[in-house]
Amino acid sequence: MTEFTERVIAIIKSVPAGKVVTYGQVAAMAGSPRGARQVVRVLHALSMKHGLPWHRVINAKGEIGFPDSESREIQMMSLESEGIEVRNGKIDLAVYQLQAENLAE
DNA sequence: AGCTTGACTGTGG
DNA sequence: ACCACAGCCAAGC
Repeated sequence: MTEFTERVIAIIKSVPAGKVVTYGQVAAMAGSPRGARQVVRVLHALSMKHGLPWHRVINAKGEIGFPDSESREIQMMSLESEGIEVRNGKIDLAVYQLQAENLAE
């Protein structure tokens, strides 16, 4: 378990309902501005084990970046239930993206 | 130790 | 807005 991974877990857990973060954003806060892919790995590998709110983590385009139709529907539904407006699978980052200053460092 | 892969990102056409 | 290309980093073989 790398320090990066632990940081990612802590950050994801600190994301409040009604807000989302991008992979790159989490990576940057975890100490690796270019480590978005590692965030991805941590997410799908440890989300269940740690009970992380993976549905609040999306890509820089404001979309659910994955092809699995079933899971993405679940994610979209979870987001909407938290008050996040999802239109055509896309989220308004300008409104719903969590600001770094509000997260643990 | 080397190569491949991926729920990514930014830049450019 | 969409597609192609190139960087990046850790895990899996």
